[in-house]
Amino acid sequence: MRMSRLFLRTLRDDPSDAEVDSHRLLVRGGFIRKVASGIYSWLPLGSRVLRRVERIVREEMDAAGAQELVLPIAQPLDLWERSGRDTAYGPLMFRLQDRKESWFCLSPTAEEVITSTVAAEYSSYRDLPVNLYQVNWKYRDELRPRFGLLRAREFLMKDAYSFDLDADGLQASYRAMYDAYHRIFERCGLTFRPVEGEAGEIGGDVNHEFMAVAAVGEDDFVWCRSCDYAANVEVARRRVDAPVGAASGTSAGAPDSERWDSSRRMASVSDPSAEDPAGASAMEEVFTPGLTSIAEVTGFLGVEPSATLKSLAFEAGGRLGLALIPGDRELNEFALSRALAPTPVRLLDDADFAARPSLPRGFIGPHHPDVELVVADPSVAGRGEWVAGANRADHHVRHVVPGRDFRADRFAELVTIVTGDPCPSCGAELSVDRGIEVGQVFQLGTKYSEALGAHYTDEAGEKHPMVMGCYGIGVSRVVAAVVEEHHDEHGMAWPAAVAPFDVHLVAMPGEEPAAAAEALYHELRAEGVEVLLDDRDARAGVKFADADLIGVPVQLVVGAKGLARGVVERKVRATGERDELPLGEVVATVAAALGSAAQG
RNA sequence: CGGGGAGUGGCGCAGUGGUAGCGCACCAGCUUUGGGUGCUGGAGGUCGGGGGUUCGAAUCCCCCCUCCCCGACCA
Repeated sequence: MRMSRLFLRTLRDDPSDAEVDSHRLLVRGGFIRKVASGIYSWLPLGSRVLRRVERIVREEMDAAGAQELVLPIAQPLDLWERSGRDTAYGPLMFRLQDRKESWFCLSPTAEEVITSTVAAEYSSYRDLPVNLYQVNWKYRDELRPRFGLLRAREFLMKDAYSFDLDADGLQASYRAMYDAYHRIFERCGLTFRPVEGEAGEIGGDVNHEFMAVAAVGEDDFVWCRSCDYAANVEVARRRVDAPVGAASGTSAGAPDSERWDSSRRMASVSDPSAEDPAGASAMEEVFTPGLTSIAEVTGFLGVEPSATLKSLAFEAGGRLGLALIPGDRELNEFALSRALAPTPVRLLDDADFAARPSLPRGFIGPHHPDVELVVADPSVAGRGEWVAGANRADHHVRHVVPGRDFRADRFAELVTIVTGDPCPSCGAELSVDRGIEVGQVFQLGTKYSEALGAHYTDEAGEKHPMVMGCYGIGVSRVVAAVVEEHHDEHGMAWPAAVAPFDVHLVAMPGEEPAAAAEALYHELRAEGVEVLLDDRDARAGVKFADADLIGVPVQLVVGAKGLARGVVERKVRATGERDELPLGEVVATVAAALGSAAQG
């Protein structure tokens, strides 16, 4: 491609609405342009990257035995009513009416359509298993589109659906996809990690999310430094018999005396002033005027945050409940929801507190008379006594002893895992990192096959629902994730496999360089190399800056100085390494390097 | 949905009642010729939309729309 003809305008200034590097650079480099909030046009350079990612996805999906098809984007809403996801998605779905006023939606995913499609065609055990996929645009009317391509309302997604006879078959299908995903993300040049995930609206049981490690990611995930445990923070756990306060002792800088010894789980060692629970002091009310935060209370009373009890009020099934966690920890709301499932849980908000004067916000304690359900993190039982709210405005109580002064109706892991917590499987230290969710694999089961009638008849003539799995990859999101990982202050630095071109051939000003570059352009293309030729009538500085911004992995600079010595300069964009190639060897050397890179 | 902010030429921005400006980009020319060169000239804007106040509105008032940020939410 000749840059003089390429539909491209690079920007010298950063777009004002771009917050993250991928968004900023993709716009500056002329890869994408915003059309509406969360909706982008893919200009030629961006389109080329997208196609290369798609190609990798298709190759690996095909290799894993999946078959490509194309499903509609506009889907009848009644299909979604049959699965119940019409209401589950709610306003997240774009909806539209045709001229006959029938309702449609723009597909956010395609379980309903694929399941009804398979149900219509297949009915025998002889037909299964089958795995079908598509690469198609998806729509989600996000509350808040953000970060350019990372949270868009229109995005390109590969979605695959497997149909098996039974759970064993599903395991095999799932495993094949799990392995294919590793190859796909590796080929795209991403540093990633599969983690146990939350099911979300899709439903189902076992699932993994593939996280591209990135500071701008919207998901926190936990991983163990010594074993292979890894999970989205929403579902992450810590070792249940963990010594209370271990995490705060290391991460919050508490003195050693604050640490708990797992062999002595009772409170006596935690606080020199604490007494043995057996003979613990009675609860003692303390005047704490206006001190509603943990930090204020601990500062005022001279205790560690880990010695305070956080009581969070919630409503579940019409009942008032309290979630109890140590004061130095944050509540994992997903964990609370899981603990009370299927009853929906809602933390009380400002309006609720205003309506319930008996609940003095900031001063709530675990022994509140109105509370009908107390759910406590296991660590709450591990400490002999606590500082807690007194259920009276401007008052706290100390020497609150679990079992004596309050009790939990239920124990469940409720705290959000932080770096330093013990791994649930091996006990070693966990770390928390941020990631971009670029893919997810689910074991769905029979939810959709039952709702939409995807059954098969077995050898004995009995009917069974097909056992399904579904597997997504955010193709457009992968593009952004790759830029997040592969860029520097000058611009993008694409991994060869997904770069818009293989080689950026830069002709320096002058007639001789132009002619030499022209010749190389033809020779390289004859070797199958995809070349971007900068044949523009522009200054050298402009060309160099654009080449670094666009980020094609190899730059070949043809200039008068080099030509006088019979050489062309080569620069590797990612590393900045430069060397010189004799003019006569350029084509063979570059083609060979690309060939070996493609194999590796 | 709650809170905050912004809409002025393709991009980035200035302009607080008196005839719309700057930088970049774009066009023409000169200059320059290995890291966004310097100069000259030029084209390009119903100042988000509607209503109002005023002799006069980008500017003040009202309504609406769009976009961005924080939060809630999240294949």
